[in-house]
Amino acid sequence: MNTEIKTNHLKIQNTLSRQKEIFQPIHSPFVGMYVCGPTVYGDPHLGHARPAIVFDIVFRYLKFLGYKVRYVRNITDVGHLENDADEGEDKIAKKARIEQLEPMEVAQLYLDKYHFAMDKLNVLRPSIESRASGHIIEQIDIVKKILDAGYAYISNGSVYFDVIKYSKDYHYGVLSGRNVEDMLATTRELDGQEEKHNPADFALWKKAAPEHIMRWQSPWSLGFPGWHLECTAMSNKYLGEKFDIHGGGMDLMFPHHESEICQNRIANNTDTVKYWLHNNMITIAGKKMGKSLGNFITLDEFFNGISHKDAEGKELIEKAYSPMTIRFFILQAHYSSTLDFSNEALQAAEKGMNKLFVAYALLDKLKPSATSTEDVSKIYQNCLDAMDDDFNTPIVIAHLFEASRIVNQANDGKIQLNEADLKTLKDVFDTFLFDILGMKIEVQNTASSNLDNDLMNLIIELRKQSKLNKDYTTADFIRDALTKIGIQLKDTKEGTEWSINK
RNA sequence: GGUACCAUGGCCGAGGGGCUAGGCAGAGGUCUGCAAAACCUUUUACGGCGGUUCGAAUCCGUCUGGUACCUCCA
Repeated sequence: MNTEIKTNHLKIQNTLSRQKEIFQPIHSPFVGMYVCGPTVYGDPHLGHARPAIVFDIVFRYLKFLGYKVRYVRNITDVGHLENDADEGEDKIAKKARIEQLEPMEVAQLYLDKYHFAMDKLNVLRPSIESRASGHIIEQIDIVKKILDAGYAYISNGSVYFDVIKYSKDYHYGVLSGRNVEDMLATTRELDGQEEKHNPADFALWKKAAPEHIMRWQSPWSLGFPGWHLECTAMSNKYLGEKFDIHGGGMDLMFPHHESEICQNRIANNTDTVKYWLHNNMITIAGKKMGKSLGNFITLDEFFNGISHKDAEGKELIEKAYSPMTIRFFILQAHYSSTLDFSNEALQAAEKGMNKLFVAYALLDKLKPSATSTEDVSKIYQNCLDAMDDDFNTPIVIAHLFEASRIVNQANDGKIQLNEADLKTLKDVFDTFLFDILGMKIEVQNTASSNLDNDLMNLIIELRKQSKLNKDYTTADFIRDALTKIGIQLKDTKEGTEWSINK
């Protein structure tokens, strides 16, 4: 393979080593990346947007660098249980009974909603989007492998991973820093654990209770796969026994990813994942936004500006926020930091984003100077360096603001940019803002139809006549009236511009 | 209680031993009939207490506060 890779300086924070490591794919130029996707049993909310967007950036940047990336993201449509359900009821099954739908119908409904929201957020579809329900056979195969290796046991039709045995032979807790002794000392008494030899063990296969309607035949019982197995089965199937990146939310580190490491180690007899990446949570008033806390805001609520009220009867969101505002807001924080939601922060993001878009649009209108007073080439390199430093999108955005300031200064005649500079600046925006950060201009500043344009030109012409006659009362009346219906006028040297405010 | 991590100016957020982060908001100015936009200037900072160091927001200790996870929520 002689594909050219544009950098060898990409560093990524590996949760496994808790350090930034130079990214070196196992089989360059190919990169395998697996990311934990959504459980499709509820409306997609802001918490879903973060990992999707974060790993969309990783996907886009690796491709930009010249890697051939296979990005696999799962859809969990089986086997996960309600937190507060007394009898360990399958999440999908529970919802199905409530709504009188087939489980797969529920999964399909929310999967479609998820896709719709992600498309709006300009999140690229993964190379493979694998569904847990479509990989039951693969999951059963892994259970067999682990049983054969002696690291699992059958108990009353269910199969459990033997964590105690594993911890004697391997380092249990490499990812999360936990050790088995502490866990045994502090474990809580939970129902349904009598089948386990040890509370630290986790299920590989679970026999279905009578009311459990999602079930499959297996050598052990009519049941469903354990909760950490699907990711192991599907990542192994599509990316192999060793692959480069496994991503997901920080909340998945333990036990989900820790269990995956155990399963992989025994099933493949190797350390399957080279780099573990974890995105941090979106918080609201300092608390994780999640379904279990009931403090989540769905993406549709953001897009439409209609939110449910919180416990004090206060609206959670003040206005509609466009998908790109949400995306920009998320990218203004590094993926490894918590990001606190507030209306003020979102509105700040919206204004900043529009500023970049306006500067980009201005680029096409600038006339190149014969000479240049600026060194714009370093901006491109600065953006590249920021991305190479563990996908530091806030720094990239800071550099883009610098680029927009230069564009505006040139527009004001304060500095000179030659043709090459303009091309470089356009390239900076095209490459980083649009290709890598995945932003897109969503609001048309000009009219969609000729009629709108013609009417606006007529109104602007009338106002111009008023101004020439020094009839500012009429001129201001026209401008104010247009403002009221959401149209903003700007008097510039070249004439009056108009745009539609959201 | 255990494990992992966090604490930066009015708000959101980078950075991480000496070098302006950035955005939003505020103040002043340039331009304009007035606005808007843009540009220029500008105020507010690294939770408390110790320590290491010529020098700490950055390293170490400790205290306080907060978050996530602790195995059938992904």
